[in-house]
Amino acid sequence: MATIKDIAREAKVSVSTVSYALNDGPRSVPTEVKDRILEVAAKLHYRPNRLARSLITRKSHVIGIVPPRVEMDMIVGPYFVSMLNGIVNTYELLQQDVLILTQIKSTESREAIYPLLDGRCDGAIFLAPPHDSAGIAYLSEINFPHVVLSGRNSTSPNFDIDNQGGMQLAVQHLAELGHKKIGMLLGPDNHVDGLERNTAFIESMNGLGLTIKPDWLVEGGFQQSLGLEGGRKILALKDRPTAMCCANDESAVGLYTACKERGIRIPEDISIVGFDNVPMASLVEPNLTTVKQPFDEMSRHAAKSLIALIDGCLITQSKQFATSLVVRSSTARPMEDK
Amino acid sequence: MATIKDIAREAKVSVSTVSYALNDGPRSVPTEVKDRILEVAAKLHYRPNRLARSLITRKSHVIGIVPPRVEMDMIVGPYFVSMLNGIVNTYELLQQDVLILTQIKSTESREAIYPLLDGRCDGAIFLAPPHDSAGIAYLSEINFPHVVLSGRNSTSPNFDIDNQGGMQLAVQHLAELGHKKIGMLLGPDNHVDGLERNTAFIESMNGLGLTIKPDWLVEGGFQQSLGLEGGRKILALKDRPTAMCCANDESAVGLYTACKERGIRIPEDISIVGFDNVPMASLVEPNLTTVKQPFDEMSRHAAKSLIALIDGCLITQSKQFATSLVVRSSTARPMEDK
DNA sequence: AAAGTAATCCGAAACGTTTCGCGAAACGTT
DNA sequence: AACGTTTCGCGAAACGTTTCGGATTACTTT
Repeated sequence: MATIKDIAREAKVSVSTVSYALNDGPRSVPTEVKDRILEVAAKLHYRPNRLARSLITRKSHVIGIVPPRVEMDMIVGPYFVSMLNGIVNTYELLQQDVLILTQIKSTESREAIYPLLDGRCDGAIFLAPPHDSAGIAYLSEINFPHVVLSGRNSTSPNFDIDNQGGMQLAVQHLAELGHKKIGMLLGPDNHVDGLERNTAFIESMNGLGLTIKPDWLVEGGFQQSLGLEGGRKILALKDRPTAMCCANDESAVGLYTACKERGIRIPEDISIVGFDNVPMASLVEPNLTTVKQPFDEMSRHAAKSLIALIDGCLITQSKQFATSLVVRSSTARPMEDK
Repeated sequence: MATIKDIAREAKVSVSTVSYALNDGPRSVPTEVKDRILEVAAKLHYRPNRLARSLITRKSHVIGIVPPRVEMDMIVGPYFVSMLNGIVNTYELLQQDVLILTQIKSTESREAIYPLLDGRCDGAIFLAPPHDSAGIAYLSEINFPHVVLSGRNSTSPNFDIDNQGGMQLAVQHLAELGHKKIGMLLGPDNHVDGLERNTAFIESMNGLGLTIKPDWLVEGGFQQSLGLEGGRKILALKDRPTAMCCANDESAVGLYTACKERGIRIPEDISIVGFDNVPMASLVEPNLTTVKQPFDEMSRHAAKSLIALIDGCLITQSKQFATSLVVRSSTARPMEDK
């Protein structure tokens, strides 16, 4: 690999002059000699070494992504992908590369997030980290630019959806259809989105004067397998709910499978509403009615905000995004009404 | 950020001694002073600067990923995701981070792949690049470690599936069910996988003595929208095929939509077989019969091979992976037979 | 006691850049 | 002609590491 020194020698100028010529600044160099330098650079297939450059400028133009985890296991599921899509496409335009930090297995301690602090990236996006992680708080302390997507960290900019409002839309929709016996596949309590959806369900039910039967609240997690398990439990009951809310679309699809196993028809025998509106929601049969999370808007907003933070704009505000209900074919009036 | 110098000062030793202590080599340092150094390092929350280290060791422990593109547009679709999953999970174990090179918009020229050569990554994986790209050939020339996933570049290690064999499985399956009138949603000719599937279809049909009707071969691309378009054309014909092969699952799903528009039942009125077996194949209704591509095996193999290449093992061989047919509910005997 | 070997640790060079300070030359202005 | 101002270009320091050569000390061995 040719270096700037090789160019200097070949073009018979000093190293500094080459640098100025190549970067168009910060000092000027006469067009004649600049052209010569550029010519030599092209001839030698010169590529500036970004490591050396970053070392001195303290800018890498790389953004770190800390992927979501469930008990140490990295998740590259539909949620991650939907977010990554917006992030990557935004950074394509903003001329940043994206580093997936596979080596960060937790956000709970300072040490765990150390790989972020070795100069390789200018900032980081955390995807669905646990609530108020010590590692993330540390970043705020030392002023390392970062944002949190789908999570809450009191000291950092957070971008998340209005889970409360979203769940209310779901319950209201079912209530309006005439459902009174409504249950829920609960999300994980250790995750903000899961927790908020769970409590919002209860609040919404109470708000509408509907009674909650404890049997109808079962663990559903955020994964298909857990949704299937939870679904089996619910459907095995003698007194079944006529409608179910799910913590997310994946667990809803698990519930679909449980229904198929038992020959229970959706939506005739049971109405189901999901949460997130990942691509599979519109592929499963019947198409899943679900609460839409604006993945694209959120991820792009987060990506841009992080750049603003890096560029020194300190007033990056947390923001909550509105949800909306996408009514498809998995919800209908309950049988009794017909 | 504390540097190695700060530690040296605080621990009253030289910079070199600190380095040896921190890295456990290449020279030894007595346990007593080593412990003191480690203690100071911990107290100062020291993090080695990877840029400086990489600059001198010429190793970054970062692997670059060049995402697939269609006419300059980056694609973060199901194919990319399935591959990324295997890559990322492999590198989590092999202690490498993954850099998504959003700035590489083409592989056709030397200049286009320059961002790869600036010291930030030790090697690169190309995802579904165009056939025999000049940029990739250049990498072989200068001995930059890289592998090609789902593509053919004569000078580089390629990892791809046996499209020929896969398509033969599909056609044979349909023939065995009794179909004689078989068409195809063609893939893009400028991509190896597309091209090979197209020609394999024709060869397989010929091999089985089935006649091909030119009307039944229409452009379907690799995207849902193109599959829908192509599907509409086919279904509008007076003399329709009883079965269709598709260049991939996404275009097959597009064809599903076209069938729904016309009230044509799958598989009663038309059998459909896809290619790839992406997650959505088992979600759509009816579940899609498709040729399975071993995404996980391939991506893991490619990821590991690249590391071998980087570590100086020069005999990394190209490999072709076997496909298999996953029979689901989108194929059945043709009507006339019943 | 002398000589040889091993253990310690320091200083300095190197990696490939950017950028500052400063001198020399060129130019315009009175 | 003397002065100030700009342009041009070089050398050197800096970024934070790794690693080599060599100097000093300590330990064996005869």
